[in-house]
Amino acid sequence: MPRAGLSWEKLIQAGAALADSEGFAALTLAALARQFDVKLASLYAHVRNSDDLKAGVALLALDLLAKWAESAVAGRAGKEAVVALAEAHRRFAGEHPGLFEAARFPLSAEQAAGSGGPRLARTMLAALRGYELSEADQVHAVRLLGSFFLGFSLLERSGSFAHSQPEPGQSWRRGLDALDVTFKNWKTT
Amino acid sequence: MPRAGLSWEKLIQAGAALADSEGFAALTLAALARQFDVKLASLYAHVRNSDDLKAGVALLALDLLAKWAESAVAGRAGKEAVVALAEAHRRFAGEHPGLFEAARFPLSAEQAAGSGGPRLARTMLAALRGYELSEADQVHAVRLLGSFFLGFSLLERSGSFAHSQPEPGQSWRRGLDALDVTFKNWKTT
DNA sequence: GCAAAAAACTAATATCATTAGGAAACCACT
DNA sequence: AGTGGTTTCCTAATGATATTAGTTTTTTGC
Repeated sequence: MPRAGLSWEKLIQAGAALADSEGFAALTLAALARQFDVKLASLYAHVRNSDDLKAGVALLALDLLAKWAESAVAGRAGKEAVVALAEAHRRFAGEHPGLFEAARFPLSAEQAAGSGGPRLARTMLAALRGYELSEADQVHAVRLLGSFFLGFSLLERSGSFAHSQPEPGQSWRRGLDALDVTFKNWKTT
Repeated sequence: MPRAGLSWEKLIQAGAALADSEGFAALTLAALARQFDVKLASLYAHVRNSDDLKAGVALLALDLLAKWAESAVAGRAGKEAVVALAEAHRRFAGEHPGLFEAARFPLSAEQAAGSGGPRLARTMLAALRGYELSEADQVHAVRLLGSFFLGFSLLERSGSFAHSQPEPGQSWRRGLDALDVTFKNWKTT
C-alpha cells in the first residue's frame, strides 16, 4: 500500500482546519489519524506529541492573525488604521474561532519569540504612529488596544453580550471611537 | 470501611483548589478521586460527568469574582469605584488563575443565567453610576470596561507584556485613567 | 538495483471517562 | 435495637486518547 504522504505542514494545516470546524478541544492526534486514514502512532514520525501539534497550530494562528493585521494597517494611518486593525481582529475571531482559541495556547519562550506575536505587536505600534505618542505611551496604547480587541472578541463570542441591548457591534464602534479620542488627547489626560 | 463523605459541594471546592494549583486543564475526575482516596467511578454519585464538574467550578468562579467585584464597588463611586473594580479583576486573575480560566468554560444558557455573570454585570453598571451616562452608553461602557479587564489580565498572565518596557502595572493604571476620562467626556466624543 | 533513510505499522502500556450492576454503610422509623 | 430503603461506594467492563518500542515497507539517492 502506498504511503499517505504526511508532513508536519500538512498535519498543522489539517489541524487548523479541524480546530476551526470542531473547536480547539477537538484537535487531537487521533482525529487527524482518522482523517488521513493512518494509524495514530504513525503521526509521531511528523509530530513530537499532542502538545507539539497544538503549538504548531498556535504558531500558524498567530502568523495568520499577524498577516491580517499587517494588510489591515498597510496604507492607513490614525483612526482609519486603528479601526482596520480592530476589524481584522474581530473578523479573525469570528471566521477562525479555532485558531483564535489556539492563539492562546501557552508557548515556550523560544516559540513565542519566533511567532507572529511580536510581529503583531510591531504592526499595532505602526498603526499608532499617527498619534504622536511618546515611546512609553505607544506601549501603553498598544496594550490598551490589544486588551480591548481580545477581551471584546472573547466576551462577544462567549455570549456575554447576548442578553443586553444594544447590539454588540454598536459597543464595538463606540469603544473604538473612545480609544481614538483617548489616543488623540493622550498627553492631556 | 467508612465512607469518604463526599458531596457535590466538596468536589467542586476541591476542584476549584486543584484548578488554581495545577491549572484548569488538570481538573479531572481521576485527580479528584485520587485526592479523596476513592475509586473514579464513585464520583458519579455526585457529579453527572466531567463537564458537570468543570461547569460547577466555572459557576463557583463566576460567583467568587462577582463577590469580589461587589465588595470592591461597595461604598465607592466614580473613578474610585472603577479602579477598585479593576483591581478586583486583576487580583482575581493573579490569585486564582485556575478559576479565572474556569470562568470562561462554556455554560448552558440556564447555567449562565443563574451564574455570577449577570450579577457581575449589574455590579459594573453600578460602578458607573457616577458618570451620568445614558442607558445605552452605560452598556457600552460596561462592555468596554469588561473587555479591558479581561483582555489585559489574559495578556499579562500569558506573558505577552513581558518583553516590552515599561512594566505592565503602569499600562494598567494608564488604561484606567484613560477609561475614566472617556466616561467623563462620553457625550462629547 | 541496492542500501540507507523515512514513513508507516503492530503491539503494549497508561490515563481518563463512562456505564452497569452489586455490596455495604447510613438513616428513618418503628 | 432492628429493619427497610436510600445512598454511597465498589468491581468490572468498555472505549477513547496518548505514548513508546520495535518491525516492516516504501521511497530515494547513489
